[in-house]
Amino acid sequence: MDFLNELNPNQLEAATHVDGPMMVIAGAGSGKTKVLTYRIAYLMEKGVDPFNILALTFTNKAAREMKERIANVVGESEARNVTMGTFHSVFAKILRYHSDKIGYPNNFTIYDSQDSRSLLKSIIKEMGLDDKVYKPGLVHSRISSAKNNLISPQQYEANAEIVGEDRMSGKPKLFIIYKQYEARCFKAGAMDFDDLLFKTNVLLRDFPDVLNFYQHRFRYILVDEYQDTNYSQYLIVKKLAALYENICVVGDDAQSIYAFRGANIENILNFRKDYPDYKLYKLEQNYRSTKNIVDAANSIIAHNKDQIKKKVWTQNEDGNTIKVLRTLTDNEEGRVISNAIFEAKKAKGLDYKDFAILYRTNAQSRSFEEALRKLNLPYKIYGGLSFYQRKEIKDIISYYRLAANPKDEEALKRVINYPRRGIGNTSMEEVTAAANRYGVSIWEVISDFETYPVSMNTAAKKKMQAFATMITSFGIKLETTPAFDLAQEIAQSSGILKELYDDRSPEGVARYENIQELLAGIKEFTVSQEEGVLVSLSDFLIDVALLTDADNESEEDRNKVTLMTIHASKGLEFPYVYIVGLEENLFPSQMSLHSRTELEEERRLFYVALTRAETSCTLSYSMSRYKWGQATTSEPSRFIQEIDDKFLQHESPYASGPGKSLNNSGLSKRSVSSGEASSMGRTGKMTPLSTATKKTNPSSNATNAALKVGYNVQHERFGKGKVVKIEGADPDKKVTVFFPKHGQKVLLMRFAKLEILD
DNA sequence: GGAGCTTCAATTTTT
DNA sequence: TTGAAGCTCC
Repeated sequence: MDFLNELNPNQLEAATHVDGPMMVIAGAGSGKTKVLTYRIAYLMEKGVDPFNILALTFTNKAAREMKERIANVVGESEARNVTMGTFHSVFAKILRYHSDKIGYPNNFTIYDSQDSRSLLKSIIKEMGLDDKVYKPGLVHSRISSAKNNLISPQQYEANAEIVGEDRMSGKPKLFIIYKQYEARCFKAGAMDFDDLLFKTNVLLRDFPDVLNFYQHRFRYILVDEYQDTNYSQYLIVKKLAALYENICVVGDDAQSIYAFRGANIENILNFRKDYPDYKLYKLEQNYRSTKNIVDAANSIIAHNKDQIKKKVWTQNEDGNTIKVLRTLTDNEEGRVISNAIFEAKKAKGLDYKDFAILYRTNAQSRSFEEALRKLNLPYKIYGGLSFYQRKEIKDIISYYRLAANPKDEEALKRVINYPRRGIGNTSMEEVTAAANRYGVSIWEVISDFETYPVSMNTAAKKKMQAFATMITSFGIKLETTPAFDLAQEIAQSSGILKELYDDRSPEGVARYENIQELLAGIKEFTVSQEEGVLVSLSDFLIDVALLTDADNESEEDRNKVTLMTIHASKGLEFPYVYIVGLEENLFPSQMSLHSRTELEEERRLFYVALTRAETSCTLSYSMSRYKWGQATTSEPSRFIQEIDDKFLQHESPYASGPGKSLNNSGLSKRSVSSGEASSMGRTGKMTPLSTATKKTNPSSNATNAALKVGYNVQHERFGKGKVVKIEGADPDKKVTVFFPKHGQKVLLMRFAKLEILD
């Protein structure tokens, strides 16, 4: 077992623990995945049947990578028998197998968030409620958190506290929506993401023989990223492990970033209560990052109250200090960071893939994309609209879903009139109402107007029947035709392929190509499965619902600059990391400022971001940023000043001369010193007012210092005006100007592009 | 029933 | 700024 030589003593101890409960608290970059994979390999070398091992990961990607690594140690054929995947994908498959027990068809559909929201929208509309009050997104997250805490619609309704909260927030009918939603999903033979866990709990609770079977089957259980599990997941694991208690959980409380989605750090803390004789292993040596980065990260996380104390350390070299860049606008931020990447790549001979730009929200990617494109730096954006969420892909997959499960209401609504078949809203409202009246799915109505009469003109009925006939014909072929052949046939005879082919616009061509790519993907999927077995389209559907973009990485994407949200970056590492948009109300997010726990989650998120970096980390913030099309001013994130200053080096790329750096005192007062205006004043290098102010640069306002009451000024938008008043200290210095055409305005000196006319 | 126009709202993170 | 939803006109 040579592979064990690669482990340090702590890692070795953890990896060779065989029986009994164990927990590994693993600091960032401490070789957690290595321990997990080697422990699995070790178990197998010790004679444990891979069929008896269940390893649950947070993403498909993590599962796939771990599987590869295990295969490298014990060989492909052994490795493939380990059950490894995300909670959602592993239990979706188990649920399919036992679906009849809980009243679902075995071809049940998995609704993604879009489907859930669309269904909720219909329900809210049908109930005659105001969707401004009952926002589908918010309603969904409320229902989702109920499900993650295993609260059924009945329990929800009976829970005075919960119903009280809804009443207080002006949504007293929420429990009815939940009930309806549940009923509609059931009628459609559909489960949403949360159901996959909820129903697994139901299955294991109500069918002791099933529970017993899986308890024996999964004699060894490993859970990665345990800090991100929710109550529902926790209970599944607990039940499955109850017999043998060979349970191994790995996590890091400092990297818990999914509490907003129901993840429960308590699961880590409660582990010792559930398994009093558990063994605890701590991995604290970081192998990933320089000393500076590790220590800076430590200094950040120290600000959190809720944490398990540990001391992450490293033997790596000190490395460079962390650069903090201040820019004037978000576009400049994009340019400066892209330039920095360009230069570093050239100077150090690095690959594109060595760089990552991490941000809080997907919307921030824009300015970086533009700048990278201008420099011809290839990049890849993760997240955002994934391939599988694109309209044309969802459309065609809706046909596949209908072939497998025609009761799938969301798929039906999506494509019954796409391509156009003359089935409009009026007819759809008619059949939806009828379906609700008869208590069946829309499909049952349109495929059997005899049993479910609807008052509708015959033409409309005919069109619907024709659609139903087509779907039925697809369904018949489902289990007899190979996935790829049927997929192609459906693409053709549904008319989608033609529809897209006829659209010769660039977007249309791209959509057509996306469909081709999907078909190629299905082909590939068919090939990757075992030989001699017919791979049906429904097999593909099981996988596709739970796939994300990250699972779809193509070869040519390998060597590109990475752009992603910090959430998406968890578990990854890059030599050069740029964490951007470090501004109050953005990171930490505005939504998180109301409570300590939420703010601490943001801080953990920042911790995760920092610890992605191996050799170099750069932070940046901008003084103004476009938010819904409007420039807004912003101030630097509190997180910057929370880092011990000895690890930082401040820079403002646009300023010239020695006085450029943003000094610490300025920062710790949490205000931006208006850099250039004062420094220029001090050095006496004041440029002529008129030329300085004509620059497009909004705060190259060397003029500000010279501005006095009574001066005539020119404003870009308001035209000529006279200064009435000047107030406040430099960063927030305000100037009141009377404009004959627009009246009196109070302007922030930093951003008002005032030109002095006197 | 459908296309095209105007208006209006919304921006956190994702299996 | 973008996208969806509603409205008008054909």
